[in-house]
Amino acid sequence: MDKLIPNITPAKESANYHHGNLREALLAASVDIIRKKGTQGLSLRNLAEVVGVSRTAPYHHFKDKDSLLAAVAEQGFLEMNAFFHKVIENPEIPLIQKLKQALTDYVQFAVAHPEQYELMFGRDMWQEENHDAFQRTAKDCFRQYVQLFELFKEEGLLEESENPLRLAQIMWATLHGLAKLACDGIFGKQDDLDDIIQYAMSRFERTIKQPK
Amino acid sequence: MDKLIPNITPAKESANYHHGNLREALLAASVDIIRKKGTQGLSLRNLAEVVGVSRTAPYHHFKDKDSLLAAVAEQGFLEMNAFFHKVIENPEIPLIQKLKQALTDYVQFAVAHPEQYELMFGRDMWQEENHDAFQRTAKDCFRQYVQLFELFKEEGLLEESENPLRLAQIMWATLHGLAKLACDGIFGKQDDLDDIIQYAMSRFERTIKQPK
DNA sequence: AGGCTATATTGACACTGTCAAGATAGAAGT
DNA sequence: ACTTCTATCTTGACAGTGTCAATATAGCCT
Repeated sequence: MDKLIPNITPAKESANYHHGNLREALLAASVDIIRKKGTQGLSLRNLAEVVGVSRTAPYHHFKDKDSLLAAVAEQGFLEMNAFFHKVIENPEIPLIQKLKQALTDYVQFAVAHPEQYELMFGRDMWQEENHDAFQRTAKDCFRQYVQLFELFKEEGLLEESENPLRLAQIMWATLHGLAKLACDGIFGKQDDLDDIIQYAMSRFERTIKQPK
Repeated sequence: MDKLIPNITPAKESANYHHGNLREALLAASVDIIRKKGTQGLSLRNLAEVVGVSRTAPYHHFKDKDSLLAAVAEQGFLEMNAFFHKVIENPEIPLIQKLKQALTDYVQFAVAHPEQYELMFGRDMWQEENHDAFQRTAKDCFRQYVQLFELFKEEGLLEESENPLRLAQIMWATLHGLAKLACDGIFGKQDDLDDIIQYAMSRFERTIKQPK
């Protein structure tokens, strides 16, 4: 079901002093734990125990806990990148449909993995200079998203005055706000959420010319 | 400058076995620390030391750390409530101006106190059943905000099909998204932020009838 | 004065992240 | 093949955390 959780067992069966692919095992287990018990619920010691390795072993693969969290967050953006790519490249469906699909997928991911989503957009990840690889793949993801709006522009579906980057940013902010409010449990009912997304989408459609 | 930080010193000078107003002192100091060093940077033990009291004294006023955090979050909503109220009650300015002011104040608060803002909308506060008082004042705040949009409806500035609650929710999500992205440092430049807010506001204005 | 109760204290425990020093094993160089 | 090197993993240790239990204090009610 989940390619994100590969073989946690060591590559070589017997000799397990050197684990073989500890880094990946740690990462996979971390994603798993965080999705289940939250960032707060992940402790390096417990993680080490789960993977079957000593307390300080992880430090040979991640500078500190923060670096591990950054790696987990990066995994999230890789997954996002994947489904954005899939939607954009699909030649079957019209542009407006692509956008709808992307937005839906986005919120769905956030609601499905609220803790990981929080990590991906948390201040800790973005203010430190350290998490370089993370920020790069995150920005890749955003670039793909912006591309959707540029396609609208290219196809002449936007008013002249409309700036595709700004439009993308606003839409993203709305999306992000909805996602956060939803998965933090601030919107009481799930029904409401769907309705609100519908509403947001129809508001967007008012700003584009009819494709026909 | 800040009514949120009243007299931290005990009410009675000499006898400091019973502090006198420890609860308020703890709360004020907590707000202070969190705004400076973040939620992560607040430890009950350090807090106790700062206030000049033993490690476990806070437990007589707050069930656990989470309850203390909820109280800090509640303080934030009280502050928000105050400036929403001030804007709404002001008879001098037209409705559209009120909304603009409210939105600006909102984002300004978030950017000025990102850590506290995060707390106010964090999952921990909203999913537990415990933080009852907090959720009440938070909802009061939201009700005031929604009221603004109902005023638009009453004054006939909205299209018939427009639902003021839904509109308020969407606008709030956008606002929340912007605020979070901004204070988590995901929007690179501050200039961009102002520009984006401007853009969002003009998009809203397109959806209301001309007042004149 | 006596006792009740809210408030504050010290002691203790299990848990955390992380550093330093040592052990191991597989690869590289001779 | 034997040495050496280096990446990897280990145990030991430390300071810091939230929180419980048992105890002390002091002000209020009777």
